[in-house]
Amino acid sequence: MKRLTLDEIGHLAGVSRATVSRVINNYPHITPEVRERVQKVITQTGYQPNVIARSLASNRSTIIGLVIPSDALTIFTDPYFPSLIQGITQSTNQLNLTLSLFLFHSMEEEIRTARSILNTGLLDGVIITADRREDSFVSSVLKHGLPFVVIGRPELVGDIPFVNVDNVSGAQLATEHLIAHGRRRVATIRSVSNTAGEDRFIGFQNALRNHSIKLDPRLVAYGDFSLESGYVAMQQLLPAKPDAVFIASDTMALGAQRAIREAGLRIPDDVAIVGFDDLPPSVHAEPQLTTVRQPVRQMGSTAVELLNNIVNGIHDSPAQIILPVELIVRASCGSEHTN
Amino acid sequence: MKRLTLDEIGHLAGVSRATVSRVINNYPHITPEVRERVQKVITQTGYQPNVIARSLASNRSTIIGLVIPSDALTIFTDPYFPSLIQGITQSTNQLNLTLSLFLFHSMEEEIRTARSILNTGLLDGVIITADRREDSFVSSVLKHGLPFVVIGRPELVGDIPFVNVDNVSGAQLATEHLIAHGRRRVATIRSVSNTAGEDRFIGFQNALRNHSIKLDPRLVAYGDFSLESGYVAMQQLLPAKPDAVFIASDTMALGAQRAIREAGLRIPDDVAIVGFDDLPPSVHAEPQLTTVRQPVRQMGSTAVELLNNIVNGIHDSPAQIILPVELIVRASCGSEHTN
DNA sequence: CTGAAAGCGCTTACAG
DNA sequence: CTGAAAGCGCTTACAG
Repeated sequence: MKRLTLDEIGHLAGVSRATVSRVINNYPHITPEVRERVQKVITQTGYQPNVIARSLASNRSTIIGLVIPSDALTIFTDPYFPSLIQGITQSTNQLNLTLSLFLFHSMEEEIRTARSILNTGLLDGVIITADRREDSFVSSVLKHGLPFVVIGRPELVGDIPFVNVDNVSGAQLATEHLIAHGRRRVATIRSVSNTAGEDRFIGFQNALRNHSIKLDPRLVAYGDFSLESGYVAMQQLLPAKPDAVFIASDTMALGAQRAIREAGLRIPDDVAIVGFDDLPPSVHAEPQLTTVRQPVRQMGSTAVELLNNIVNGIHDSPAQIILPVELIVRASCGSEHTN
Repeated sequence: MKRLTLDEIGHLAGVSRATVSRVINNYPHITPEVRERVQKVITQTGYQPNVIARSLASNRSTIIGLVIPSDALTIFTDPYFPSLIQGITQSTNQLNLTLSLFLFHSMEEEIRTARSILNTGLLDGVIITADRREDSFVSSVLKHGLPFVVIGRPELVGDIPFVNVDNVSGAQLATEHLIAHGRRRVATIRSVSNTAGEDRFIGFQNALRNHSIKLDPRLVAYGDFSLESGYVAMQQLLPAKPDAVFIASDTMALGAQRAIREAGLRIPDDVAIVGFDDLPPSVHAEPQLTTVRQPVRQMGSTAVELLNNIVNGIHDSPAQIILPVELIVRASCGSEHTN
């Protein structure tokens, strides 16, 4: 079936296509009678404007991109991304924006596609996630001038618009929870693969310092946010006999739990642990994971709203948003005392 | 910075914009010398055509949609979707297509957006996933004429193009594996929420029939693919004393494992289990899960290729593709015998 | 308040 | 083989 055009709607309503366009775009100064007549034809015919023609004429596509750099491909199966996408689509649906997803499988692909994202004019703006240090995508978008928002704290300084969670406070809260339960040999599994990992390590250190606990370097191990890396890191920590571990992500905590169990130790009796994220799997861990809840969906929806404001030239909202986190106490540390 | 246009490239190369367009689109009959001259200007300037203008003129956007109906929202955090998206983007990146993601949070939103997907002309085609019975999205797309491919077996009959896995054979394989290990009270946790669930139940029944095992109705429980539902279903099965369970998804199997453990039974000694999916969590289950591997990424990439062929009017490939599955033997049933 | 007209940046018959 | 011109379906100054 042939799609209707503005002209045809105009004919049917006895007005010009300009008037129909104005009715559709809620231009204020239109005679009520005319508006009604046009509206009726639109409803009857089910007419919807061709968004591509509209984009070309208005220089606005109402399409925004979600960019996930290639080094995040391996962690893309984490439940973090589906949650984030749920938050993002919640806002895009509400604002009538279309979301395009850019997921790269290699650095070469990323570079090639970055060029075309920036130069073909399809997008009104992009959300860049999976914050990593010295993000080349951020710097090229910045140079180009395309509106964007980063999810997470960008490595680059300056007034880059971003939406982040309070990783420092969260990690500090988690670590102090361990200390409050009488633990003194508090270890950590940290990550240096992004700024979130860095900030969480800072919070961990803050807590120790507040309680005058000196950090034994043997109580620090590294992971890359994968379950396997948590498993290995925990095995490295065990000889140093920690009685508690703050782990920078729930997925790594799942791996750590297994290492602890395999060593014949009990959680939390021998080793108490606290994770970070509070994604679905943390409830299904055994024992259930005490963790820091970060509002992932809210990060997604907030990022869209912020980007939309930037695209529309509205800057009343702060361009750098840090969302609060919350300690969720479960069996892996402290639920017997607090529940 | 102002973006260049075809006209400007033409000026720089001393040809008309029509010629530049032909060079870019690999029109064959161009004097090599001219082609080279134009090519050089394009390279030097880094020119890339405005995709929106191109879409309007050519009536092709090179954008395809991935539609995930609202009743799949709750299972969207399953690792199934990230894997599928990885497969899809693998092909879209390779074919230079842009992927738009449509995820709905309510039926109302779904209906509203479906209309605009179909009527605004943005997409060249859609991939519809999360097969559910009587998919209203499929029927409206079908009526409208927009090219589409379903992932999974659609409920509607007819020659609807789809990419599916061999659920029947997979379930049969899994169940026969249980039987081959001497189990006779073989239960199942099935699901009726989509055709995959139905087909897997058929495979389960086939296996029993092949071995002349009568199905005790108390050995059938229902789930909805969530971990919780697997947990509850397993609790319902336990009084009937199964010595084996075929579970229609790994996520439900994780829940079932917990129920079995909590009942003080051992896996596989008391109850052997086999799941379906082989997504990452199945390796991290305790014990590791014997399961049926479905090539999720391949489904995604195949769906894109099929859709691309349909959009381009190429029909040499079969429009209905069923990918093979594979039994992966681990500790939850049989690895001691086969490894 | 409304219409005629120009223009967004491409593609593609139509001539030559 | 190449160019001039029409056209894709909208938006939006500019007049009136």
